[in-house]
Amino acid sequence: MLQPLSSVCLDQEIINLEISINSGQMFLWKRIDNAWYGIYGEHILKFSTFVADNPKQNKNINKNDRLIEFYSFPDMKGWEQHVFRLDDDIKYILSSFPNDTLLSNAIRRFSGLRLMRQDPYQCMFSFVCASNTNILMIRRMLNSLSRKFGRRIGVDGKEFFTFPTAADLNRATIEDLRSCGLGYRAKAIKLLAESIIQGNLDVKYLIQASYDDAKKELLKVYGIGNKIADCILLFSLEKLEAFPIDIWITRALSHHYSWLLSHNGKEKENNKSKKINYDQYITFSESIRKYFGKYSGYAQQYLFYYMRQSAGKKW
DNA sequence: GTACAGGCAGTAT
DNA sequence: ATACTGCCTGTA
Repeated sequence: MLQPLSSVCLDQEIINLEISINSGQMFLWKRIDNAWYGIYGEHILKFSTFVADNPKQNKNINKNDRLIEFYSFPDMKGWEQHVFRLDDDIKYILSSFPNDTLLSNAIRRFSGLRLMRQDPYQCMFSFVCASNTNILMIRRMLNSLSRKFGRRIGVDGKEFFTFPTAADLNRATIEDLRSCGLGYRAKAIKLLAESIIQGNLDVKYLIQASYDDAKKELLKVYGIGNKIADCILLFSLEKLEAFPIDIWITRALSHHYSWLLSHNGKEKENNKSKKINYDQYITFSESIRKYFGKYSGYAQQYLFYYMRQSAGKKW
């Protein structure tokens, strides 16, 4: 039996690290034995737990009085603060949401779920791969890309590969990229790498820019549309108001929030997957962000995971 | 074999 | 402006 690593109390806040990793926002994390390993750009991140000698005196403790330890290779001191967003005031964020049955259920069910910060460039490449496919396929593509174009690092006697840089991917040919299972996305990856190398996507600017301004820049890139731009903005560019709308969120919206969407009253109550077009995306996005507020992205992450798991999805 | 899942870009209406 | 279709890889 594996020990649960799940809940950890950091700075008085309960964070469920495993739920956060498993909620569909992270692609390159895996559990080996009693530790979790993740790829963050050119770093390997790791955390694991062990029994505490003197539990009361250490704040990094989970429910079973186990200490949690964070590592990184090469060293990236304090990465857990950054990656698990310990600077977010989660109580305040949750209290900022409207009274909402579905969201309340999701938050209760997945208590401790957090957004996680991703490396911006890795995040861009990851979500360009995410276009029109599922999470297992995305993982497969990203693992292939890392294995083929990343740098090998040995940790704890295991082999890991860093995520390739824009320069690495820009050097690759479309055919090399295709061999990673990217299909027609290979062209988009190549053009994204080129954009980054040419300085058209400056992360510093995108982070300090407004949601609208940053999104405008992302949408100029071939292969980045509304949904993928919103994922990148939310997961790596500090735009917590971004609310990515994929097929799962569309279902949640049409079932539970039709009153927010159908100002013209002609939306169908169709159970089946119905893709939305550009204008619908903009309309949905604006009204839902008005409803959930400046931390809509947190609401999205809870709803997304809740919808997926209600449907019995295992990724 | 056939149907289907998934977001974006390009073309047709 | 709005609707439709092709793109890939994989599973059921």
